[in-house]
Formats: sequence, structure tokens, C-alpha cells
Amino acid sequence: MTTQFALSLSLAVSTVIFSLRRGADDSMVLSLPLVRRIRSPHEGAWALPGGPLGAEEDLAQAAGRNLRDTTGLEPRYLEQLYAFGQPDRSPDSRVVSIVYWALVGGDESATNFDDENVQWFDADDLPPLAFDHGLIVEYALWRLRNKLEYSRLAHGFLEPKFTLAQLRKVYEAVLQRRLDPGNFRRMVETSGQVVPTGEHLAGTKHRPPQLYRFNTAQGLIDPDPLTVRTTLTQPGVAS
Amino acid sequence: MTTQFALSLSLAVSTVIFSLRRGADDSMVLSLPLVRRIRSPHEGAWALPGGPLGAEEDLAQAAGRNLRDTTGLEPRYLEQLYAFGQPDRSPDSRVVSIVYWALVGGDESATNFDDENVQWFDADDLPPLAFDHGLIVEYALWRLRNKLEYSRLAHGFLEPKFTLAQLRKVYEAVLQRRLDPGNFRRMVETSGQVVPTGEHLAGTKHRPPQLYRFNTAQGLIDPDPLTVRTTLTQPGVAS
DNA sequence: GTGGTTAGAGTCAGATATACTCTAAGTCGA
DNA sequence: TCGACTTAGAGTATATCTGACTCTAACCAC
Repeated sequence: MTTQFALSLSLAVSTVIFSLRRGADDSMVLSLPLVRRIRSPHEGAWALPGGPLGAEEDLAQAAGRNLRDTTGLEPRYLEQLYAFGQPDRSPDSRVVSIVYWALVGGDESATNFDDENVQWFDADDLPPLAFDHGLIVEYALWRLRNKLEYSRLAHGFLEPKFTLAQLRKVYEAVLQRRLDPGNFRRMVETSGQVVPTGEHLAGTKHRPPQLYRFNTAQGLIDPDPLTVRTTLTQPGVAS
Repeated sequence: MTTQFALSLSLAVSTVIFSLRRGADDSMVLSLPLVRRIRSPHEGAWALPGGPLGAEEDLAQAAGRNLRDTTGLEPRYLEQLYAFGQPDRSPDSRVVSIVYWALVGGDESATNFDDENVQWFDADDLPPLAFDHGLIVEYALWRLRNKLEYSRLAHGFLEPKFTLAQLRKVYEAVLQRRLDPGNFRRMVETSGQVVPTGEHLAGTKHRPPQLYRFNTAQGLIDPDPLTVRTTLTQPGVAS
């Protein structure tokens, strides 16, 4: 799980992976995969997926590899969360963890990756976690909800084409509150982050909604430092 | 500067230290201290202050220690910025740097800490920096300017008691644009982050302005994960 | 066709931000 | 002593944004 250092100090890369999965009453539930620890300390407890940093590997690449190894999925969005380094966060040894958070598609995560030691949990109904991973997940949840309100990263949960109702349900599931359809439409249309395709979704038992796609010409705000230049030079992303 | 690991991988903690220093025409200039490297690689180049992580030391404590060792000052504000770990960011060896950013008082930084290899630079007129430190400073500047607009961290630059004009000049120096005095007054008064003391500043050649202090009962928004619980339970810091 | 559903456009009132005006209260120079 | 100058601080008008709401369109089921 970790790369062993000289001064009994280890560096680990872990990832908080979010997905929206279909709940009981056809609602969407924010979920994340955890892995059961198979060795001490905290053997048997649930923990965030993590791994060592490869010698030629970027930190984000290591986080993406964790994600693929744990879920079999590709990240749709990946961002560094925080570096945790409290001296007492792991018994016995000193571990510094650089934690990323990621979004993956909801439909894909339904195809259960066949691993006894990996299980998806409701993000708001988690078991006790190993180490300080409970705190880490709580912070990742806060960041996801906070960032969804001012950035436009919901496309991490959706297919390339989607209706505004689907997009709104993503927001409602993550933010855990109802949003007015009309106001949501106005908000998302004036933001310019979404483009109508002209196509319509058939087969609904009501008026067929139009399909939209995300505006790829417009970058994300609040970017990682390694992409800050390219994103800030995009038009319309002043801040 | 770094802690040596087994797999030729080092962990460093560095700090971007901001201060507002008095410029030529009595204006405030955003400045930061750099240290001249006295060994290879990049010997002779300017770099961010940094150091190894102590065995019993928190990451933030290490950053604070860097700050004291470099400037002789106490941090007024300290926050983790980002962890940089590109494989090629340092020649020869692999170095992962966990970078913090900090604010220190402007008047104090005028008392020049006597070190030949430490020098303060205008934040918008920096020399070429060692490693990827130029990118790091650019990102720290973006974060400072961005965060100043929605959080209230300008007290890191000011004395305990200050006038609204002084506070406004901090904002103007950091954001590099003029702000309307009346609107600024209303914004900062309605925010509740500032409390009038009833005292007035004498000796000005105009109407004496009232002195204010920051409302300590109100926490910062967008906190570090390690303080997220205590801050979110403060009244009036909903999000 | 009728009723039920959601799509999508539009309205209205309250809150907020920007640009601006006006008076207060000190210093300074004649 | 008086008037000019400066910034403090209150107040106003207008555009913009937000949340709650209404109304019609266009499908399906019966």
C-alpha cells in the first residue's frame, strides 16, 4: 500500500471515488467504493483505495491507477484533494498520504467489479473507516458539494448527451436538496457550459426533452496548478 | 532541504510566504521572500524556502518552521496549497514537495532578517526560479487572489486594529484594482467579519476614521480538513 | 378525447452589486 | 479666522441576480 522510506516514513497515494448509483426508489445515491484491509493495522476495517507511488509515475497517474485497480473504471474527473501527514494518523509507522478525489460514471459502476474486498457504500451512510479516512471522506464530500455549486463538474457523472432533467437530478443527488426546474434551466443555460444538440429523447411518457452536451470550449474553473495556464486562457473563464 | 527515502524518493515541505510591504510611492506591494540555493541542483538560483519534515512534526508545523527560519516572523495565516510530484521536476532525484502558503504582517517584514541568502521580491516581478517553483508561486498567487474575494483573510496582513481604508488598500494591492470606498464599506460591514471598536485614529489630515477589529467569533470559510468540523459549527458560516 | 406527466418559456418580487451624490469632520495655508 | 482640501461615512438610483411561481406545449396511457 505504501512506499517505504529510509526514516521509517512512508508516502501513499489514496483516492476518494464518487459515483451516482441507482437507489431503491429509482433515485440517485452518491456512492463510493471502499476496500477491506487484509493486513495490520486496522485489518478487516474498510479503507480508501490506495497504493504506492511508482518510480516514474505522476501523483495523478498513481491516483488514476488506484481507481482502475479498484473499480475497473476510467476516471471522468480527477483532482488532488489534500496531503495528510499528522504524525499519529497511523499506528507504529509514519505515513504521509496524498489524497485525490474522482468522479466516475454511474451506469458503469453498476457492473460490479468482481472483488470480494471492494464494496460500494452510500456516501452518507458509511461504516467506521480505518485511520483518518473518515475525516478524509468527509472533507472530499464537502469539496464535491462546494465545488459543484460554482464549477461545472457534473459531466463526470453523465453520458456525453443528457437532458437538463438528468443534469438537475445529479445536482439534487449531490447537494441533497430539490432544485426548481425552471430556475435550474435558466442558470445552466446562461452559464454557457452546456450546448443544445437539437436532438430529442424519445420514449418518455411526456413531452420529449432536448438532449444537451457540455461545452468543451469552456474549461473548468478553479483548476489544478499544472493546468492553470491553458484553462485561464480559455475565453469566458475569467475570475 | 529534503528527507531522503529508500527508493531515491524525497519528501520536502516548502512555503510561499506573502507580505504587503511599503513600496516607493507609499503604495503597498505584494512581496515574498526567496532563498538562494547554495548547492546543486540549480545552485545560485532563487527558490522557495523549504525543509525536511521532522519525525514528530505535522506538515503545517514544518511549513511554519520554514517560515520562521526564513523570515524570523510568525505566520498570521497558513494553509496547504498543493502537493507537487511530477517525476521530472527535479533533475537526478525524485522529489515530492508539499507546499503551503502563508501570510505575514507587512510592518514586521520590514525589519530585515539578516541573511545574505534571503531576499524579498515583488510578487509580480520575480526572477527565474529553480525547479518548478515559478509555477508554484503563480498558483499560490492565483489562490490568494481568488480566496481573498470570497473568504476574509486580509487580517493576515494587518494589525489587530485597523481602519476600513487600510483594509481596502490591502484588497486593492492584492487584487490589483481600485475598489469603491463606499461599496467596500457596505460589503465589509454587512459581512459581519469586522467589528467597530469605537476608537478613532488621530493625526490624519482629514476626518478621523474609526478603528475596527476582526470578529474572532466568526471563522474562515473553505477551511482545512483538519479544522472543518469546528469551523462549520460556527454560526453564520453556512455554505 | 381526456387526464397525467414533464418540457420549456415567462413573470414578479426581493436581494445584491455598481456607480454615484452628499454631508461630516478633521488639517493646512492665507 | 476663514476657506480650500481631504477622507469618512451615509445615502440613492439603477441594473442584475435569485427564488417562487404561472402558463402553455407535447408527449403517453386509458
